[in-house]
Amino acid sequence: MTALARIPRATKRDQLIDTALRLFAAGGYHAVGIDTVIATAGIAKQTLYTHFPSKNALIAEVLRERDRRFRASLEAFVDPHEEPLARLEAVFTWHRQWFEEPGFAGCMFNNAAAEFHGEVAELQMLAREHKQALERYLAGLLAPLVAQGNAAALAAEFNLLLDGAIGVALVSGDAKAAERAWCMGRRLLGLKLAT
Amino acid sequence: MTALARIPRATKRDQLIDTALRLFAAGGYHAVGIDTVIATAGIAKQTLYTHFPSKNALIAEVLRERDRRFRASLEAFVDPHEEPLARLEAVFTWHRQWFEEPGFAGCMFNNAAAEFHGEVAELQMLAREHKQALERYLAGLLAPLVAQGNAAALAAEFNLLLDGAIGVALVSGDAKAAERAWCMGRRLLGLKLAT
DNA sequence: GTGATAGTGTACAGATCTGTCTATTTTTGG
DNA sequence: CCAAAAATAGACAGATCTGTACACTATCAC
Repeated sequence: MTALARIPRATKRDQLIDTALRLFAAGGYHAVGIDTVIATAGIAKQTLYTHFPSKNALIAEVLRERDRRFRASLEAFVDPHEEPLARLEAVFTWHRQWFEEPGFAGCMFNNAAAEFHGEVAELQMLAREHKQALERYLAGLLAPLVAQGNAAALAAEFNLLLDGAIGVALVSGDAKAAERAWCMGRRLLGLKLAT
Repeated sequence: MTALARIPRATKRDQLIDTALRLFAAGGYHAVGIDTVIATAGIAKQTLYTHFPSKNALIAEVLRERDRRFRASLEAFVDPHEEPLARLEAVFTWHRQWFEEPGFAGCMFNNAAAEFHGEVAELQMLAREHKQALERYLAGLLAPLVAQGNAAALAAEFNLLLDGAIGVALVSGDAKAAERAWCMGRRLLGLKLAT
């Protein structure tokens, strides 16, 4: 049976990204060193450097992977809902559950922006793209709820609400920030609907 | 004339805090080393370590100083306004101007929470206290605008709006996030007033 | 002036960091 | 089975980091 051998079983590269993602998410980018990553992953240092030219390149791949997982997880959580309003609410519920995870340490993109501001342009760009993608997704959820042409502006506002909730949840450790943000969003939405 | 000599002229301790504040704000806490701080301040390393037991202690003092300056600057900006609504709006205008400053690199407390999450409890606490103080200040500004008992809840929401604006401004480089947040806040306020 | 205090410069210890090099072993494709 | 590719362990270079030690000097109060 070559079947077991055939399945790449997760390449070393993917293992490294997965391990680094967890470590960077929990400990920050500067504070977690390459040695910690390879020791945790159980992979030789040279292997890391054959797959990634530098630590920053690894961080960039980690952020790309985080973006994929974030989208997949959020969309999988939203999709079962059919009602447009329920779908939008699910975004906030998803955030609430995220905030309640034991190792929650904020948004990896916000944190990267904080640590590498003006220093590593690529990471800054990845963070920006992540937020833009989220805003587009929000616009799609908002479209069936508001008048034509209002979705884009409201998506930017909802994006701001989510970023605010993340900040409050991180600094004050208050997972209810997600609910507060949804409460605000619903009222803003109601106002928009009434108009 | 001993007058010149009498004025401590800014103690070495204060010079160090001032220099470290600017450097940490722009470059982050891990990325900026002690050597950079003393070289920029033009002060011997031993002097730093006679005033502060460790780098983290220096960071803590920097955050305390940042909190003082933040409050003083914000209150000085708000105070000339008399109308309650204008006073509240001034908070957002102040943030907009902050976002537009050349070296804007986010909120030092949010950034500290991101870099030292779960690692240095004192810094986490300072960040939390800073946000709590801001929320109390917002509650004071909101009190004359809303029904008794609503100010506290709305202050938490406005605090979330400001955090959201900071996040958006940092990641997306969009200083207009402050205006967007105010636009949202005003609508939430209007809704509250109407009720 | 004089003694106490504060600051300076520099070297250094010890740790840690990124990234490289090399020799060896494991895995894999054909 | 065998050659090519991938991964390994570990030493190492060179930089940087925090924090300490020490001898020297300026400043200040009296």
